[in-house]
Amino acid sequence: MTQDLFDSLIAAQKTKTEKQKKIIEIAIKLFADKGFANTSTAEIAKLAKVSEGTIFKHYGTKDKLLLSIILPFVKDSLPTMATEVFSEVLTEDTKTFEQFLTGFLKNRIEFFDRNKEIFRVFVKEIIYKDELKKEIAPHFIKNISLQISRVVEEFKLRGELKDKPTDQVLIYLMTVCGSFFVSRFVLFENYSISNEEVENFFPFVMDGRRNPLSEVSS
Amino acid sequence: MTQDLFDSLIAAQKTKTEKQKKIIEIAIKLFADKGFANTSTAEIAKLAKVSEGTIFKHYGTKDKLLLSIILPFVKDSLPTMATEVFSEVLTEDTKTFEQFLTGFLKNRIEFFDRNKEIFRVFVKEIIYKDELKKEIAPHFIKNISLQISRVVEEFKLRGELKDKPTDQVLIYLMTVCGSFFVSRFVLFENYSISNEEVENFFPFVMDGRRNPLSEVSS
DNA sequence: CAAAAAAGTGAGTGATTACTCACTTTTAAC
DNA sequence: GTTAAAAGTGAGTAATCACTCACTTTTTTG
Repeated sequence: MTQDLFDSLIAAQKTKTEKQKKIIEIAIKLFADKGFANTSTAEIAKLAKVSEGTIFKHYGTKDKLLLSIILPFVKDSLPTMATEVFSEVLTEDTKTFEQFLTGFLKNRIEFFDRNKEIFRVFVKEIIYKDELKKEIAPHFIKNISLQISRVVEEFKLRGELKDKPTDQVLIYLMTVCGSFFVSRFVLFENYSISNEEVENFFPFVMDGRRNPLSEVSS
Repeated sequence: MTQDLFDSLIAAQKTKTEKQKKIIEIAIKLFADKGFANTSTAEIAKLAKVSEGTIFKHYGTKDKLLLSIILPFVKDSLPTMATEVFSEVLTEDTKTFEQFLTGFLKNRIEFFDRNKEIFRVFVKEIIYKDELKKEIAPHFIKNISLQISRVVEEFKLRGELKDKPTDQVLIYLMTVCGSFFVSRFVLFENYSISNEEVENFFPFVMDGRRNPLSEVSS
């Protein structure tokens, strides 16, 4: 996909009529619930109280309707994530790497919970669409990887983290974080995340072993 | 779904004609690649060099064809997993919890790599089908959760693991392991897993912090 | 307010879908 | 070797699919 199409899809979002908003709202619900392939445009039209023609007038094809849901989400959420990592999560109070990760998790849980349905659409469709993967990868690297890399290196310098290659650490961290979100928001859709679970996740994951020395002294 | 249907689908697998084997083989490939909803029975028939009638003669509906792929995989693989956890992974040489988890990861990577395509079908479809989730959950709990729980408790006794509730530890472990498999085998389909990555995963994940005391003494 | 542009409609279209059934071919049992 | 059962066929079917287009309604603009 060209950058032009990407931008035009974003731009199209700016001035939406009530009917368009309703189409998107219903499409998100249905795609999140039943999946893109199992949802017909006729069903979207019916539930959005709109004629099928209106959907195609605005979005051209069913595929472009999907993209006009997913792309703005990606384009908006990734830079926001990058900003918040530094401004809200990594403050003066963040002493340890675990504290940083727990803060990051809390911050993102709040975000993904607000955008739960779009996130579900995103995860369910990115599995199938190679184009979508390729489209999103550079945005992801640019906004997220770079920022987190810096944090990892910062904590390595502070002696908080073992001196493994940053790239590998990044893959490990994304694996662990990604799975937290996907399992809780997509796989177990009605699972409610307790504050305790969030607080304990990284302390256990990053440091689950009982410290032998502190054990001896207690 | 009833236990009867479950068993009958398993039993049907026992005596398969060449055509049936070919149907399953092609169906797995197509479902893994394009997804269940995006694959037509006509396409399966064509590639398997079989008439569409043959598919429906044996499997009745497209849905039952999917189930006759997924259910035997689940029913075979889960008990195998449970057995192997104890016989192959948890040997006398397994001193630490990290060693156990790394052994488990290695063992399962080998397994999922052999069954890569079925695993992809499984992951891609379980997201959509609530029935499938409910069907599989008890098998999962019976075969996996119980076994891993015992290992966790064993290592807690040995003083290797912090004394968090076993249930919560299990959820954390499954999150981390599951994501490893899903990200490597489903999301990044052509990602090749290096031995180094596997060896370093749990040592980093479970103990990523630089030990402050050993640092001082070095 | 008139003209142009944009938004919205819904019946209609050809392609594709999962599935059926009357039929033929192959296999197995005695 | 006959027969019955099982396996396999492929043309046919109704339903559904994404999408179109000639048209009406609403909004915007000068």
